Formats: sequence, structure tokens, C-alpha cells
Amino acid sequence: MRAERTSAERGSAKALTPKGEATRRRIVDGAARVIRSRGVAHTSLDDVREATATSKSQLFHYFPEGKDQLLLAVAAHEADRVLDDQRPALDALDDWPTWIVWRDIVIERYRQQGRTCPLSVLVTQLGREVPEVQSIIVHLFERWQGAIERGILSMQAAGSMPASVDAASAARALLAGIQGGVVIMLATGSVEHLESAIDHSLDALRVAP
Amino acid sequence: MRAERTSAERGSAKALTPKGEATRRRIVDGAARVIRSRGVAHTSLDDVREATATSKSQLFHYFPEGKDQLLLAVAAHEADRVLDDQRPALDALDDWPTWIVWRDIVIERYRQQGRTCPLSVLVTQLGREVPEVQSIIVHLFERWQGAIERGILSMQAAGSMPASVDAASAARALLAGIQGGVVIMLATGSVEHLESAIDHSLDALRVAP
DNA sequence: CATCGAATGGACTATCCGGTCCATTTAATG
DNA sequence: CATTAAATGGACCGGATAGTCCATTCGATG
Repeated sequence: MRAERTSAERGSAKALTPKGEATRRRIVDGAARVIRSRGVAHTSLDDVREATATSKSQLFHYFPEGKDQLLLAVAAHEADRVLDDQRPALDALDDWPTWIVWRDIVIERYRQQGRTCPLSVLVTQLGREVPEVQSIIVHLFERWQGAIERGILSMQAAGSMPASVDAASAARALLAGIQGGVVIMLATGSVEHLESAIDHSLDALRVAP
Repeated sequence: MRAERTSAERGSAKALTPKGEATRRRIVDGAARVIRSRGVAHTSLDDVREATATSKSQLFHYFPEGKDQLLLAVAAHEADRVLDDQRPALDALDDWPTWIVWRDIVIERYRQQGRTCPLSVLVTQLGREVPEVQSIIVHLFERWQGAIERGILSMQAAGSMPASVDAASAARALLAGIQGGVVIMLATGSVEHLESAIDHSLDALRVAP
């Protein structure tokens, strides 16, 4: 249970052969799949074992610190997915059409995801006694907000967004709106709030005619 | 595990004597306290038993459907707390000073709450196989958003907020911003996003001078 | 082909914990 | 004071599951 060693994440793993790496990947992918469909709380290591055609010893061979370490790897995997799903628009918010495309991608992505948020579920499961989980989320938010902020600055430079607004603060507000929209969607099943949140933020970024 | 009966919540309980009600309340309060400090995932019925000076049979006497039913009661309890903590300002958003007071209350409340959100943790734990948990959250959001919307309408009627904005949509965006601000705070420990979200929403509601 | 470490298989253990059961005490009511 | 139902105490059970251990196979390298 306890995660004593603070590293053991990406780099320092011990001599993985290509075959080993493939197996490790298969485990993480499979675990992510199972968790997405069933929820962490109802996913046992045996479920993962079965879904990935591996044995118990393999699970502990690749994740010697146990289940928490595996869940951490899954969380990192899911966090990457979140941003990947928004690309390439997220990295090219340089004109209004791209902003609208991005808006639609985000809304559609979460509409499809529906009532489950693998990431939130993993995070609350691992809880604060596993500090690495927070770094994953913080890092995700930083990258996400950074991309938005870069977009705003780029638009301001082009005169397409008002120079009067503080890009960093606006990016924070927009990111918060998205997160909240998703949270509310998890309960209500509707993206209505997500849409309102993004649209209100974007409205505030339109230049006065 | 299964919660077959859809009621068994507030009303229909079977003949509780004053003493019984007191015990039941003690259990819910105590469970909420333990969960807040330790997280659901690491709270067993024995922990609750110990913290509330009760016996196993009492737990099942008051919550015959088991742990899920108890967690549900705790969730309802925590949801009520959320709104209560914002009163009376939340119900009197009729002038700008009250809006600012409310804003400060919300931010301060969550600043103090810090990195734990008992409600989110309960909800993700119970998951979708317990439908009642969603009603609790949806109901919370409805009441919360309703109060905000009433405030906006009241301000518009007084000419203190622009009549051009759609009160319902603005309330949705503001609520989403708050939720997202809290979510981000859970990861980063900072209320910066919460502040940005609320302030940007309020800025959009100021009448042009 | 021999060797050695990585990769794999799967039985087994230890333990935690939700839930059951029955015995006992408390308290309200006639 | 007798009766009855609610309230309480706590031992016990059964299942689930994280983690261990050792034996076996695979594959690269000399």
C-alpha cells in the first residue's frame, strides 16, 4: 500500500527488454480500459490480469510497489489522453475558427465520455497519501492552461482579442469553467453547463465591434 | 451492496424513537467526520463504529441496506452543509455588497476545506450503480444555481446588472466556474482559479458605466 | 551450446471488512 | 408490574483480494 520510493515512475525502471516494455504497455492500456468501463472501485488486480492475459507475478514484476503504482501509471496515461484528444487545435489557437473547432472538440469529447471520468475516479481513489497523483493532475492543468494562455496571447498580438484582459487570469477562468462543466456533466449527464462556461469565457474575449 | 429499495432515505424509516434518532444522527455526523479526515476509501464500518461509540448491529439497525445507505446519508448531509455555509448571503443576492460578501464566503470556505472534498470523494466512491447519489448532487446544483439565478434576476430588475445577459446561462457559467475552481484547488491547493472564475463571471455582470 | 537474467505461470497466504445473528438491556405503554 | 418493541453489544462468518513465492520458460550473449 505504502509508496515509499518516490521515483520508480517513468525513467528508473530496471532494464526492460522490448518484450517487457510491450507487456507493461499492455497492462497499463488494459487496466485503463477495464477501469474506464467498470470504475476503479470495482476493478481488482485479477480483473486486470484477466483483461490483459497476464499472470499475477507479471503485474508485480512491472509494478513492484503494487496496485497503487499501477493506478498511478494508468492515471498518467489518462492525463495524456485528455490533451491528446484536443490536438492539434489546442496547440494552434491562433485564429477564431480554430478556437471554435477546439471548443467543439472539447464539448464533443466530454459528451462522448458521458458520466464517467476515469481520471477523477483514479485521483480520488489514490487520495492524498500518494503525492505523485497530484503532480500528474497539476502537470495536466499547467499544460492545458498554458496552451490556452498562449492562444490568448497570440490572438491579442493579432488584435483579435482585447488587449485589456489579463491572459493568465482569463486562461485560469476558462480552465476552471471547463473543469466545472465536466464535473456537473458527471452528475447531470448534460453538457449544458460546459457549453455555457466556455461560451461565456469566449464572449468575454471578443473584441468590441 | 445492492440498493434495491429506492426510498429508505429520509421519511419512511421505521418508527425511530428520540433516542434512536439521536443515535442515527450521531452515526451520520461521526461517519462524515471520519470520512472527511481519512477519505472514504480508507474508512471501514469499524472505523465508524469506533468513532461514534456504537456497535456493528446499530449501524445495520439504522442502515439496514448496509454501507452504501450510510454513505448516501453522509453525502446528503455534506451536500446540505455546502449551501448552509453560504447562507444567508446566498439567499439575498440583491445588491452588489451582498454579492461580494458571498464571493468572499465561497472562496474562504473552500480555502479552509483545503485539499479534501468529502462530497466528490463520496460520489465517486458510490459511483453510478447507486442512482440516488446523483439525485443528491443534481439537487444540490439545482438549488445552488437557482439561488444564483434569482440573484441575477433581482439585480437586473433593479438595473444593477445588464438586462442583455441571459440569467440562466450566466448562472450556469458561474456555477461551473465555481465547481472547476474547487476541482483545481483540490489538486493545486490554491484558490487562484476559483477567484479568477468567480471574478470573471462577476465582471461580465457589471453594467457598463 | 551453455549460461544467466528477464519474463511468465499460478498456487497459496494473510488479512481486511461487510454483513449476519442472537443475546441482552432499555424504555414506553397499559 | 408485565409486556413488547426498540436499542444495543459483540462474537462470528464468508468472501474478496492484495501481495508472496517458487518453479518454469524464454531469449540474448559469449
